[in-house]
Amino acid sequence: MGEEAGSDDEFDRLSAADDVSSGGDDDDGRVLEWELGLPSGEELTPLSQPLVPPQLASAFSVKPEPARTALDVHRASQSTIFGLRRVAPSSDASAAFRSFSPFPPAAADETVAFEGDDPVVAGESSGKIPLFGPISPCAESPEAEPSTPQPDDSSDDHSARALKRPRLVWTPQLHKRFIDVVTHLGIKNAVPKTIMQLMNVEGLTRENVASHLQKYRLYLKRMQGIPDEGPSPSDHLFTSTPPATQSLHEQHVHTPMRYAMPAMFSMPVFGMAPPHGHGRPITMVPAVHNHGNGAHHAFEPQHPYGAFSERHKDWYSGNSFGSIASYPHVTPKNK
DNA sequence: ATTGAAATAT
DNA sequence: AATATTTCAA
Repeated sequence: MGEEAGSDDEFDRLSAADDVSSGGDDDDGRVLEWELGLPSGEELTPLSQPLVPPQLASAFSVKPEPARTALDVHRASQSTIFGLRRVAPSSDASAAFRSFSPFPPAAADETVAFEGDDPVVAGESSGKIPLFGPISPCAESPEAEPSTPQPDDSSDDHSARALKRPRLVWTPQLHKRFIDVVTHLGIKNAVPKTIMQLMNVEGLTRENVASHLQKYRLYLKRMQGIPDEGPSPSDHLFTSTPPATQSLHEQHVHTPMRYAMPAMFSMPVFGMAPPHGHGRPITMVPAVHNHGNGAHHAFEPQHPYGAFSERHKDWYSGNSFGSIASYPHVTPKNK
């Protein structure tokens, strides 16, 4: 139907100058009273600095955090702010649901990626607040990306509520989560809205889930139709993930409030491991997909030990629980 | 208001 | 061609 007016990403241009410290306080609507006892910008360690000193990190064989540019920080903070704004009152039932969610929103190394240059990767922020943060192609990337990728797109307003979401990329991690939830619910109760809620992925819409669910059902159907037929090569995502079995669960729809769940716990729901399940740590590396008119960043799983297939992106599921960080967006219609 | 499936779009 | 989004009838 509609045609894009031509402007592609009105999404991510941002003000060139922004510092957390003194100047950056435009129309953010800050409440000065709230800032009384707080440390000033100079007193805080810059977000763009890694929390873990490189040396310490290497001592433990931990991959040093990706360096973050001021741009990244800017986005992250914006995200946070947006998030905080729209999650204001919660007398809603979904709030209760959320705390009951078997899939805590913590932040680990799962990823939600969006097409375009705003793929989001989880930082190792210890808390549960998912934010952070576009990894910008810095560090070792051959191309040093200046802090303003998009040339112009001057048609920018912070007020733009009707921004269209970047195309969601179903990474193995995301899909894993999806499967986990669907499995947990049982095919019967697995409907988009519920799935979405249980997945507890910020920025994920019901539509996203519905779409994926549709595809997944198609896949299941096709599979039971010809069980022996090797799954189509295009089924990478699905094949690496055990199909949801008819696990019927009497959902305890009780007062969830009591469980202030710790970090993690095991959920005795799925016993199966992926076919060739290696539990190797997956590190996300920005890959650039080129498609004629534009370069797209996405995150692909990669072995720390080296890439193994260059032509075929082989997806496999991560098997660690953690959570997903994503790009929080203004959800246009919400009532 | 949601769901599920088909039509589009990228 | 594959996969995600949008539309639309139920």
